[in-house]
Amino acid sequence: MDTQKALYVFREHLERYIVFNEAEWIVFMQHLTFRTLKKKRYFAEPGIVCKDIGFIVKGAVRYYHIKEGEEITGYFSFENEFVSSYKSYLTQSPSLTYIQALEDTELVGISHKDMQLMLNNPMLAYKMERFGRLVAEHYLICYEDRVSSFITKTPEERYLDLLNTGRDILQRMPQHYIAHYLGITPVSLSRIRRRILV
Amino acid sequence: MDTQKALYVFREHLERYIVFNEAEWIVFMQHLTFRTLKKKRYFAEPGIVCKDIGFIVKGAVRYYHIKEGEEITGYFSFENEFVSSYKSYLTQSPSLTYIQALEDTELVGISHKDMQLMLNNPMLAYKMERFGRLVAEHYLICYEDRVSSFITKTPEERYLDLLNTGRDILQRMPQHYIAHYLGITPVSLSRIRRRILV
DNA sequence: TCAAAACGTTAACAAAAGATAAGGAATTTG
DNA sequence: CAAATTCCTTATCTTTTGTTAACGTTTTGA
Repeated sequence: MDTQKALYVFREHLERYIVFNEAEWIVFMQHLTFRTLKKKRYFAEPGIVCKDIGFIVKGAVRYYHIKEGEEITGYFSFENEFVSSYKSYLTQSPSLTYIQALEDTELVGISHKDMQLMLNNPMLAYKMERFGRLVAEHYLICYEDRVSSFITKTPEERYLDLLNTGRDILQRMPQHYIAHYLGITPVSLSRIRRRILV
Repeated sequence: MDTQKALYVFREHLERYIVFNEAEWIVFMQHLTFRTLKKKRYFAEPGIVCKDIGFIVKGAVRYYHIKEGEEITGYFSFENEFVSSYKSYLTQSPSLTYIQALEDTELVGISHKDMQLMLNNPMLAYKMERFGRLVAEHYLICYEDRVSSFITKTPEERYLDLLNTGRDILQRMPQHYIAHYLGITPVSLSRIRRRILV
């Protein structure tokens, strides 16, 4: 996908949050970067400040930690979603997680520095605050649902939920990633699947 | 605590996010309500749209679901924190959880309607967008940490974390609430505590 | 103030999950 | 294309958690 097309797709999806007029869009665009993250390359790494928030035009990433030598995959992002190590990006402190491309992934990025410039640019400030608010609220809601599922549901129930709503994750992610995403081991998920079949 | 004092405390803490000049503050104040929620009364209930976001001046609340006849406490808010059934408030859809006062609790509230009025009032719009963004980002980070603890930590590790950082929760909440907050049963938490002592 | 309810611990047993290892199928990669 | 790696399942055994119930203590509230 070329840069023009990517920017067009981005603008299209952005309109869920804010609509720029042409003059604003031209300035906004100057603060964007377009890049391809090759498969297995990192968008974020522990100990390193995550400088960008990205919008995935094509591809997918996974978020993972390493615990006792093992990779624990906690989250995924796909096309038309944002990706960032949010805490690291928002506070400009070292990331705690890896974010890795699972396929060649094309991203429109906004660096923290450019975001600050736009938040301080009178022409864009209001819409950027609004944009930031709506995106943060969107993810706040996602996380609220997810925390609530850990509190009130068993792993088996979380898997059943995923069967209803997790099309992308189920179809595109290997099962051992999904297991960790649900908070259990791959062996345990395999057993849950067998239990459900009966 | 009287209304004046409560508003003063609120303004003080708000300055973490935004600073109003006097003219703005006077208008902003007109969109606030001050009320006391008696112990055991509800700030939010399942099936009912949560109309307010509250700032707790004094007191504490717990968030809980009912599952198979049992109350599962998932979260708490204390003095100088916000309280809301966020998804319900942000989307004006029915709440999924109860939010109940654990003590007589004094709140400064902003109704969804008043928030919209302020977001559409040119005098306040920019600062309100910014306020909304910063609050949402704050809670986004809290939730990110919490999800990550469910993915990468055992219940015992989550309890040990709480011993380090959860002063308010540990000192003011009964242990069976804490257990559910950690995603386990009260019996299990009691065992973990014994394990740790040895 | 006094009975009822709530709370935390413990015990016993059942159910689920974790750890480890083995084996076969599928996929990757040099 | 062949070797290596990844992936999922299954089995075994251990550990942890869930469930239920009992008991004594503390707190609540009529």
